[in-house]
Amino acid sequence: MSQVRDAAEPEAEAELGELLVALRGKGGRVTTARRALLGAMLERGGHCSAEELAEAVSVAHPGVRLSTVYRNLEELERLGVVVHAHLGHGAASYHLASRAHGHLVCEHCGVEIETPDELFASLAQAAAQRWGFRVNPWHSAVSGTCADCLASDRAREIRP
Amino acid sequence: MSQVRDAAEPEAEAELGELLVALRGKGGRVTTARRALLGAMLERGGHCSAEELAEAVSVAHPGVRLSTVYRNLEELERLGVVVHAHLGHGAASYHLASRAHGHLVCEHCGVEIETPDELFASLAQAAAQRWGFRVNPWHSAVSGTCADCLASDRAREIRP
DNA sequence: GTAAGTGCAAATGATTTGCAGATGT
DNA sequence: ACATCTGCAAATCATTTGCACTTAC
Repeated sequence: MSQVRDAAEPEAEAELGELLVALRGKGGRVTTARRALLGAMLERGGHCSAEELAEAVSVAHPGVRLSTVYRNLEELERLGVVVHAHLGHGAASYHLASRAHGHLVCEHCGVEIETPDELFASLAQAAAQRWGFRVNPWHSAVSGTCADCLASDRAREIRP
Repeated sequence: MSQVRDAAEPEAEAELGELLVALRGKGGRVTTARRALLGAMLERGGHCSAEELAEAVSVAHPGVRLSTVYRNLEELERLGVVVHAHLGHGAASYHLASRAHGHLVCEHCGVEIETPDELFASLAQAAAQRWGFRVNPWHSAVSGTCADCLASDRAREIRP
């Protein structure tokens, strides 16, 4: 067994390698902070805020600033490696681009449901036909009320 | 001609009356700030940020604070009179509940397209069937790329 | 060596909150 | 009169920016 590094699983280690190659290939530099950030994203598999990622990175690399995480996420997004989504009211949620997906988010309890892109197919087609608009299914979650909240009293507060 | 008040158009004046009656009926108090706020919303017909509304209100009623506008918008929303939507990255957009509608927003240039609710019909039906989730078409805009940006270079920066 | 990346602190923008005084019913 | 609203100032939360120093290449 080789020395334990940032990513423990061999699969993730391989994918991390690919991402770093892609990063370098586009002119980006491979730094400690970036390696750790991508490692953390691979480990957690998405749905992380910048703050959560900064914390995860800090475990092995204390002193990595939140601002650095934001700058790196921005850069990785520009390179097409990372994607961010706006779910409820809080902070943005970051994902690896290869694992991007849509969301339904309950306005009342905040529960998040991951959706296949097919859910948006007919909306995307209609938007393209009527306005020439290409829908991005994962950038903004679709709001609404989840089954639990519909069943409970909460739903009645909003629409009788 | 009667004295000029907050709302000049007779139609809006009538609708304002209805809204104030509804407000009082639910136990809310009719204050200067609220009358002016609803008047401003009627005049502008939606797509206003809290700050824009505060400015509009300030014309006739200087000294109305932004925090008061936020508190009143929150209360009016609780009463079902007003609704807010998250369009791009900026401030929330407030609308009268009676005029709520969905939006497509371009990630690149920020242009906003108002959509009929039918656009969401098939998505809403699928979400209801698979997850028992009731979609709210107007609370979050659907992200994507508008026709102009698709035609220009900008689109190529994002997805080749 | 040089441009790109980072730490740090401070600014930003949107929204919220605490509290004492003013106002609607 | 009494609870509700409001003014005001300050706090909060997510994110961004300026600048001097460090590091990857």
